[in-house]
Amino acid sequence: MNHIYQPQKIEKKWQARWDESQLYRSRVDWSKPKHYALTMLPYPSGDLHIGHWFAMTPSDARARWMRMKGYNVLFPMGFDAFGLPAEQAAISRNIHPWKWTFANIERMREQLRSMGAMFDWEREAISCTPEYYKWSEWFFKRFYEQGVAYRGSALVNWSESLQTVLANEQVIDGKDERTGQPVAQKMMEQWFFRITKYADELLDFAPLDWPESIKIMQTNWIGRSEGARATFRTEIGGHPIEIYTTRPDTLWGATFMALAPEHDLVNRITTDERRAAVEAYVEAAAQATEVERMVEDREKTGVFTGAYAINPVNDERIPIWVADYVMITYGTGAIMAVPAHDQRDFEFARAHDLEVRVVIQPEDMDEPLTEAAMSAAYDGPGAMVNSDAMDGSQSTSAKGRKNPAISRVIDWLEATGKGQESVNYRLRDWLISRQRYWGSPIPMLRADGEIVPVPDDELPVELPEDVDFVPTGRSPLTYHEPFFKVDERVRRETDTLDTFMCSSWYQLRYLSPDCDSAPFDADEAAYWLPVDVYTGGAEHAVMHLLYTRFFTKVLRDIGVFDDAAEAMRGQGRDPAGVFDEPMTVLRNQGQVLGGERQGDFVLCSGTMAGGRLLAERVEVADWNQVPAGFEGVFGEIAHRTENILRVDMAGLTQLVEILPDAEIVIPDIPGENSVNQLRHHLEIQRMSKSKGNVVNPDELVAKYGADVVRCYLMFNFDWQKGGPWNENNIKGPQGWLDDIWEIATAGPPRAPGDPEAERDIERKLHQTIAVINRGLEDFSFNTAIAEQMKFKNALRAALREGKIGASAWRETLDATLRLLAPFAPHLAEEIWARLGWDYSVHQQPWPEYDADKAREETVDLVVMINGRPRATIAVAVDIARERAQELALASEAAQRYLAGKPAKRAIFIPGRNGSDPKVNVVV
RNA sequence: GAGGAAGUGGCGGAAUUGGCAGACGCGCAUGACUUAGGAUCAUGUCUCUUUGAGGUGAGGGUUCGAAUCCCUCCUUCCUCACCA
Repeated sequence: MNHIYQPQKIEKKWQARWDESQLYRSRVDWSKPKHYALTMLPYPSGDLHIGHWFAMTPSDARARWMRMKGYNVLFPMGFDAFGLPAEQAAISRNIHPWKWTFANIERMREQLRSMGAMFDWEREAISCTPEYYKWSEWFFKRFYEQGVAYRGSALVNWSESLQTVLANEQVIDGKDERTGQPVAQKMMEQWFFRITKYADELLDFAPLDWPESIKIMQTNWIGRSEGARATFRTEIGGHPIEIYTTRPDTLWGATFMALAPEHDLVNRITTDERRAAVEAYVEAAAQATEVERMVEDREKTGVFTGAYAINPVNDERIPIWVADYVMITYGTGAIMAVPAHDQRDFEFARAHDLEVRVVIQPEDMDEPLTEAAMSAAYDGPGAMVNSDAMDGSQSTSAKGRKNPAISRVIDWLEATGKGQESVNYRLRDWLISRQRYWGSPIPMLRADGEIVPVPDDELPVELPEDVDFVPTGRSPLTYHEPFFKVDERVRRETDTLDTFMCSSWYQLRYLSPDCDSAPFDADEAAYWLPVDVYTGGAEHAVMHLLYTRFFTKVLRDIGVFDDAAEAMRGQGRDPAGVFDEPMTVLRNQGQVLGGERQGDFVLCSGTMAGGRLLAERVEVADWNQVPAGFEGVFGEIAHRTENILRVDMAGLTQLVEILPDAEIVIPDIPGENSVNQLRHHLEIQRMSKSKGNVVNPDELVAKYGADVVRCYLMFNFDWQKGGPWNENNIKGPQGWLDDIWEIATAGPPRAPGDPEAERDIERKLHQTIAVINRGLEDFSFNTAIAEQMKFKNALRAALREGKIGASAWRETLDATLRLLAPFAPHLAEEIWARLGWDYSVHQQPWPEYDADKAREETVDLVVMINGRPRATIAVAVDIARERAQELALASEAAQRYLAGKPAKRAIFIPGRNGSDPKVNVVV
């Protein structure tokens, strides 16, 4: 028997044993309740990051717990393997994406295995294999047939640096979300998915237990707004200009119109004398990047087209301007401008000397509101004025039909045929084609200019391997003739699918990764779907998490789940609602941030000048090495820019300028040192290679063992929040597992055992079970482990006192190891085996919580005076209200406060869920 | 500008959701064992003017009772952003 816990000696062994014995194979078993636990699949970048461990190992612990509770658990793993980094590696390092990707997968599989997770590797799916992307292509075809996929022309995001278009969701602040390179707007013909058709259904989160923040983000992203459309006509030519507004009640206040620079009509309506100015403006707007156009507080610019429009509600003639604050991608790309009641229009009107006409008289104002009195638009409630027959209608702060004025105007617009009620969305259709090589081919052809799908029996269209990666920026498929030239008349689509399409259905492929007659096996789907718990990062809120919901709804509507629904009925299960959403419960983990770094402690000597020390000598030392009577500045370097240090001198910040020829002494680094070698305090921030604060999980596993790393990650953070890395804290979980090892390997105690102490341990055990159950249920892994540590402390103390006999020790250990198994699977298994118990601990049932065993016999009655605890009295658990009040009032503490006077009230708060009862005495 | 989340010891974080604030752990302190201690064990560790009193970013409010609910600020992080 080893008496020291050496995880490195046992972990590999058990991982191999679990594999061999197929411990984690999950098979359909209709006699057992199922649980599909899913954690977001990694991109095979080549190295598993500590963030992967943080996301996956707690998810694994929870899946293991569900399994021990009697569920048939599916917990699969795979790789989201298409994407740009592979292609970039191909260009810069001359390695084929296929080779690069699979080498990385090999490596990451090993790293994933080292976690000791219960992944069922037989179900692994890799999105870049033909077996997988055959079905991505197949889905694309079905979408095309159903009109969900279409080819269309639109203003799209073009990344010059990546030489491809990007979806709206992949553009942040006008920059590519991955590389931060600027993205330009460009009119292009591309493939789209009609996600907008599902906007309303995607807004319905009723069936989902998802974080509120994700639901809000998706809701905002979809951006549903209610209002009306109305058609204005140009004075000359009568060209219709359709506008969308959420404020039809202000239609009478429109004093001009504004078109987006990209609007079709700009060219046609501009008068000859305004043409030069308008063309110059449109040109300039096209040159400006999205970023420039979005700069906050930018002066509202625009030019007059020379043309006028007729307002349909009052036949008034108003000028038509072109302004880049109107976005072609939102609404109709044209607005009616109501400066009195819209801040942007107001600013524009003031900048270009246009009329501001009040049509809503503010509620709380007696005098009529006038243009001259306004310094900002008024968008509050009030009565409609200057609006003909609508005058007097009450406009509230409510939106859409809930606002009486809006509702009345919409009715009138519809009755008179001047406009109609309209709902608008911010959401755009999903642009899914990419001008890149390393993605799933789009199974389409162009025959004599006409678009036709590749026949099903020719799927998958395989990516050719013999392509040349030359840094032309263009996809190698575009100059690979055998690929794109099918014959003289027929050309193949060379764009590939957005990788988000591949990851929109991977949870289905896990069900049957080898199935070659369908994307997934209907019987498997009938049993396992939907995913019961999905874990991963919140950064996918409006991308993957929205796409996969959309994808699932389309599959349902086009009948892809019909066979699975039939199979469910065959088992007597109701398929209603089962295929509406991909994942029922979603929880996001936070992010592990880089650790805080302390700055060097320095002693700086020199001369003071202008409030700063001009240092001739800077020495890195220890705070206790400050010589008595030291004259200079000493403290931690809080910040450094070039040769200026900000030194934190016990809370006081001192500026130190290091003179060019100053002597710098760093004892740890021999030889001559430079200013740049001085370390300054580093703020907590994201881990990144450039900051040099990344944590390598492989090294941690080698040093502490996988179980310790797992437990550290679960114990030292609020999982849903994340936080800064601090390796010092790893000693906590390490010590806990050491102690468990010691208690277990010491062998049964020779003590006879004290029934009372043994009963107390049993009671604490059951209290612990309750807390662990709640912790795992709520993804509060830290409290679940804290409670186990507490229990271990109590058990160890009782053992040291010689109060636990052999059989109680054995029974307690049996339960302890089961409770430990989800968290530290290797250690629990090793001790279980050493005690000679049957393989495997992971196949044991979870200890059942017994409320009777957990119950205390006596509790502390807390005596509170005016809500403040002042004393406790030991009483029976089931103490009655009256008795508790009596005891409290009679207590020394209460008497002291009452000073002979009667108490005003004495409120009894019964002890619930293990908390002590209280009496609050009001004096 | 809009929306969201959060602010608790020296640190990571608890608090059964309105009922003993600071569980558990790190760190630190004192002691024991030791040639040694960055091992192990024991004890202690919110603050103060300590028979008591105060304390959860600041200020107000509701309540018998507030870290938790409401109002007004301040700070940090995230998301969206000229959205008509």
